[in-house]
Amino acid sequence: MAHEGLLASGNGRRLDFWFNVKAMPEITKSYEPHEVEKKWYAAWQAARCFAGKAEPGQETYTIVIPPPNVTGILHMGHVLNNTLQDALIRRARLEGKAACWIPGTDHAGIATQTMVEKHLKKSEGKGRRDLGRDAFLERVWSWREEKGDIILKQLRQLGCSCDWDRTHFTMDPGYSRAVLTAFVRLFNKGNIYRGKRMVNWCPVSLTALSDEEVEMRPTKGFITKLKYDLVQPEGEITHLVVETTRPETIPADVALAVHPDDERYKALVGKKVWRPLGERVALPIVADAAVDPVFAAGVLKVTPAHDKVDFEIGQRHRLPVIDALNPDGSMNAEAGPELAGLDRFAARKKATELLRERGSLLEEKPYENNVGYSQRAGVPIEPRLTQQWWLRYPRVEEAKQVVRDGLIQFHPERWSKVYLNWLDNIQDWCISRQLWWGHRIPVWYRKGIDRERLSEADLADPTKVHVSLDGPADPANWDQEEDVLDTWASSWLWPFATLGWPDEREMKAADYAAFYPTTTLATGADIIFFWVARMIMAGLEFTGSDLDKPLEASRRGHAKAEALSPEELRRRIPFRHVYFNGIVRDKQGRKMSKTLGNSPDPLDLIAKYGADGLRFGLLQIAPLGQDVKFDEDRIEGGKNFANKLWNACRFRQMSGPMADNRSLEAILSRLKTTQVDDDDHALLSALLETMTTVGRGFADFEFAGATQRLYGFFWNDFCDWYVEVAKSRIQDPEAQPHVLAVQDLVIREFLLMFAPFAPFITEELWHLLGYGAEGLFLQDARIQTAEQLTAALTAHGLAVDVAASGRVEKLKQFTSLARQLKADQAVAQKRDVTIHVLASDADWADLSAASAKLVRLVGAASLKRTSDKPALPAIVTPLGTLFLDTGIRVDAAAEKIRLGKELDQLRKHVAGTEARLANEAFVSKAPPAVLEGARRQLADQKAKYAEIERLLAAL
RNA sequence: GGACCUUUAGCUCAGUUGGUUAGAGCGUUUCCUUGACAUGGAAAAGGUCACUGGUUCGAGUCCAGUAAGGUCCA
Repeated sequence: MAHEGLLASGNGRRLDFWFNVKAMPEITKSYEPHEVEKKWYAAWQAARCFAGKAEPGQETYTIVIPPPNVTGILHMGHVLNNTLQDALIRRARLEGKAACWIPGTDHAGIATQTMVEKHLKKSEGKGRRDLGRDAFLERVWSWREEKGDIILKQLRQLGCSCDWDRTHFTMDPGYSRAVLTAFVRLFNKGNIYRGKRMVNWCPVSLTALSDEEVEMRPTKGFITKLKYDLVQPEGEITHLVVETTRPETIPADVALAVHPDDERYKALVGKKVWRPLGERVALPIVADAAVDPVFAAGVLKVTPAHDKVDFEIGQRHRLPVIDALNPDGSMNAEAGPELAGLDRFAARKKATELLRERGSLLEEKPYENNVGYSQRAGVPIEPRLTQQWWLRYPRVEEAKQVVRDGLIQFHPERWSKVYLNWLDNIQDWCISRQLWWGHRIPVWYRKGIDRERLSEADLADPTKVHVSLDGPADPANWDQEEDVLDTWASSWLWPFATLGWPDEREMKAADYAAFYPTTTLATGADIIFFWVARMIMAGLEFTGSDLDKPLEASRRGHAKAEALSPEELRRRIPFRHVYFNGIVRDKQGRKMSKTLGNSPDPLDLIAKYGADGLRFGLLQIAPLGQDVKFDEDRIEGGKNFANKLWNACRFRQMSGPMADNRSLEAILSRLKTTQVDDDDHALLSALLETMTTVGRGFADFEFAGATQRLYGFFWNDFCDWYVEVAKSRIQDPEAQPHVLAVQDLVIREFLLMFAPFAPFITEELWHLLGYGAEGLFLQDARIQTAEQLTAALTAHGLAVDVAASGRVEKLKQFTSLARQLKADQAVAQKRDVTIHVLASDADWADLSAASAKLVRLVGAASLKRTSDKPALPAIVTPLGTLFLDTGIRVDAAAEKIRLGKELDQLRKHVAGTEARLANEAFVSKAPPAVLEGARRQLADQKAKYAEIERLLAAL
């Protein structure tokens, strides 16, 4: 190509792509999205349109993407979430802000490891342990290399304008360093500790889980009622009755517990019972307030190794702990020879049988209770006593404060209550995972040390435990911790780690100073605890003036955090707004899921309806904070709207010569004040109102309102009315340039408003209609506020007359009623009818002025004034009584029925309004404007009533 | 058990601070291929705004309660 090479433009963009898009044929008959989408996305990228770059002093708008799982593929939830973000970021660009949307992916520890393991099993029949840690991790990395970018590529197809040069991955070297830095800092501050505690154990993934990863589900099972015989009968009492849903854990029982105030059992506390299963051992009866005396018989079997409450009771009474389960959920030797080796569910059945055989079982009945499931693996978790790393959350109070005080705003606001409630009841976070894929915890143990017995003092002793980013200088003497960190313990740093934190040079390169705090976070409320709350705490902990402090500020100690000033809080919050988008559900209201197969593939939808159609259609049905019931018809509606826009622009192109559209100023100077009519005023009023509504929609995150207004304005106000009435004006050589200028203005402003929702078609039309000077994109234009446009119009001598809308509205009604009458007379398609109007001078003046438009719109040969009541089908309009001459004899009987019906309806309305006005209380208390309105309404109704009566009489 | 959300036309949803005869899209019925668009145009039918009570001159809108469905926490 002759034009190869770099052509500098004002902002230094590559322009060599331009020659491919410049010479366009005339607009085609229908909009074909695919080529357009491909072309413009490539052009935007070549020109680096999405680069987040802030000029000094420029207002910024930053969004960090909720990083999808690196193994993920695009689903409808992503489409909604990312379309919202793209709309926000594109709007910000049009408002002249330095917009920066940072993309990336999450390594998603459990999900990814499980996926690769499954794949390995299937293709090679091997488990991860067959390969060993290093070899397995290599496999995961190569999986990531191969598939990790799929979802990001899919986002491009959707039109997302992320700054791809800023793409991050939570396992990238820089990001990993951030994660480890956070760990080391919190460790040094004393927020991180190691402890043997009850955790939620997933027997499938073989790792601990945080409380948030456990989902409570009502589960149907059985409850077994059984007896524990007293070692020495106490009077008539020979045994205690216990009910349990987990008989397989009886061999791990170490006591029975009763409530201390329970009179039934007071005498028994301190006595012993025989364990009915497993080794025959005498178990003590203890009194503990944690026992619910109302549940069953008020006796609890205490199994410290397999229940959190039981564990605590055991601690209080210094009871031993017997663990009868293997990590994978099967029973071990402690369970006794009958149960050992069985899976926990098989063991449960077997245990019941054994109890029955031995006469200990009193009853077995169906029972439903809440069971904790591993969110990821979908199996019941086991409470399990293990050594784990725990985090005492930092900055909890400040995290509440910033939301309570509105420094961070939630949309919809009600989620702040959920957030605050969680923070009020916050529990320490189990951050270690027994996985391989993740950030390995930067802790090294001196070789030979007994890890099970490390005390808090040992953790602070650098000769025993080493904690640092780079590890000990003498690695041969140390063993690194095997566990990795919870995935969320890396993604909670996302808003600032993606801006280079904690590396000063990286931060400078990423322009942290300009882009942090970020502006808006768009996400689902389902991860409010997992992610949103934790990001807020992390931001408050790690950013702001703490950036200046050296990393290894102190050796481990319990440093008391100083209070943060309001300015400091403002510097540290990770975002100012959190927009919670709804969940996309299917038509029946079910969550979309792979297993149900009710989730359409977004790429199929893009192929069918175009990216713009998908985006616009989806946002139209996504009200603030409400779940979205997906309806493919709406997406089709989005496509149809794109086609409507396309054709309106096509018609503009066909209507007359294109003039200078390259700037707002150029278009405004083509308006002719002498040619401005009511339709212009009404259209411009509607445009200004739309600009206000759309602007407010963005500010309030009310996208459904904005998209609906755009739809209504363009389709109804512009296409159905203005373009139609303008068809006659365009024939007039005097008026034509003006009318086309109005259209050019409205289309321009519409494209700017619509572009954030439908970036592709708007860009294409922007160029086809010559709005962009060569080398510039739509995003290089600045969107106007309604006030700015009003001022600009006024400066060109066009003061928009809002009252014109009322006059146009009457003409619309006249037209509609005329069509209605024609349809009623079965001559809807005839265009040679004559319309006679009995009208006042004023009304006739309006009608005759619009005569050319009206006959065209109605489909009539002519519009004439009459002074009597011809015996013709008639209808009362706001501009007089309209008579339709079809040239056919009038069916007087049918007319009488038709008018009679209308009269009946009208009579009801008149009666209603009269009753209202007859109400003394209404007249005395209603505001004058309302009263006046009611009076005028009554007068209109009565006049119309009288007119119809006269028409009837004339028949 | 606690908190929150939803309930408006056959379907999916709007309805701003209470104020004329409650709107849109899809679907349905009828008519129209008149040179932007049949992915379109015109017209029509279709709603006791979940229920009960209250506040008010006036309630889809505010308050209380009930019912159904849903979500989160325990």
